[in-house]
Amino acid sequence: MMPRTERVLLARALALAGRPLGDIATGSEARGKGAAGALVERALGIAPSSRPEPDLPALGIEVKTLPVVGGRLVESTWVCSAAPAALAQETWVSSRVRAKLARVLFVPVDASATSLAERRIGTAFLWSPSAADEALVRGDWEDLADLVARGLASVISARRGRALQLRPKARDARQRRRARTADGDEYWARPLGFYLRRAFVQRVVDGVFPPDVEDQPSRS
Amino acid sequence: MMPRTERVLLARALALAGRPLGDIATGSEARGKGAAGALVERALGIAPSSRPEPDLPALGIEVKTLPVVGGRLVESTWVCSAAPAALAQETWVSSRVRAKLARVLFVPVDASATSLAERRIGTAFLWSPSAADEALVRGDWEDLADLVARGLASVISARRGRALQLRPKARDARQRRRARTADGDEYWARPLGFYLRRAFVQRVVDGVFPPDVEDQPSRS
DNA sequence: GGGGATCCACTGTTGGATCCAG
DNA sequence: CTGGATCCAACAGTGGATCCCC
Repeated sequence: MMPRTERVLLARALALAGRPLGDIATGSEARGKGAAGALVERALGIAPSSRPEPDLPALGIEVKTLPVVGGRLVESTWVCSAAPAALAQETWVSSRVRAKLARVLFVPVDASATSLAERRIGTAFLWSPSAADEALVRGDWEDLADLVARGLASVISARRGRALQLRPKARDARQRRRARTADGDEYWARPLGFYLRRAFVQRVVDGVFPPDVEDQPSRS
Repeated sequence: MMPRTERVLLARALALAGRPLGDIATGSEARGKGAAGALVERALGIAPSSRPEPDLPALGIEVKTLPVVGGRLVESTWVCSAAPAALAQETWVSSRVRAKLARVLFVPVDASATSLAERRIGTAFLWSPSAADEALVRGDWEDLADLVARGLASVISARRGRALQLRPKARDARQRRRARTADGDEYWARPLGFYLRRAFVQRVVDGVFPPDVEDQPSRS
């Protein structure tokens, strides 16, 4: 069931194009904010996992749904959690962010319908960061990971980072987790996660599906 | 609700003496092998937790129920899990085993009734290991922890250890967890846990409630 | 008797993301 | 617009121990 090659994965994803999410829903799994992603992954034959690896470990491919309306991305894109203990042991090369972004299957989903079941799956595409993309993300990651590992996450806001940002990722604003600084001091940290900025992913989408001039609202 | 002093904790536990477990059960929590322990902890005002700390972190006290029949302990006593990654970073002084055994509230429960609800709570007592007890447990722990940390857990059996032993602790015999040796090699380990041998805890009980001579079956 | 196998509840964390106030 | 807040499901791990066959 799990796709063994990139080609099979892409073929399956393209076969979903045009279908509403209601077509691939089977039971009660279709609730909550992550429902679209969960449905698409299951339709692709990817088993649910709670591991910090790409969805297809053997292929090194991560699957991400992208909510779009008329070609415009409407949200930033979740990457992975930013647990201080894990970050303290990572370098960019060994990082989960790099591993997850090395190869991504983006699956656009038309978010113009309010009902989840009516949202139509778009044309999926595979992506790997260009050298410039990677340098950009790497720069952000090294800055952010360093601050988190040093226990300075509380001074970070989502304004930091050009392509990659850190934002809260928790049940609510009161959540705290134990963490310790490089010096071994314990403190209570807010759970944070890495996200790709909307503008960054929008450029990726535009590179694959060049926007028509008429689609671009002009100022004149 | 959570007892703030040892005195309050012990008073609450002694107030339970003589009562059947059915008295302190409220709902559906009373199933499975750990039900007696869960019921007693809740009756003492201890919140359920999934953390590798003593039940009362502020007091450093661990609560353990002891199944007894006529003064004789019928089971070995669970201490804590023996995850290789955690053990590799522990010394005896920093170990979870030492932290949990430093001060224990033992709550005997008469296991002669087959029905959980009919089992009567006995007379609780606080215990800390004597110097000799601690030396014994420490010796076992250092031997076992060293083997586990080195990835040699598969050569250990429950025969090893005079007071403290390692036994499987999992849903079933097929369970495996990822672990890595000190050299960084990954392998699949069986989940193991630390237990106190029945004979060791029996001596502790006998020190508090000296057995009558008639209670001791003799060979003659 | 005891070593090995197993049972149940709960929590913490991660993964999947979108919601919404200012 | 977007930074901060939040929603849901799944799973691994821990804690609570007892069961059972050799």
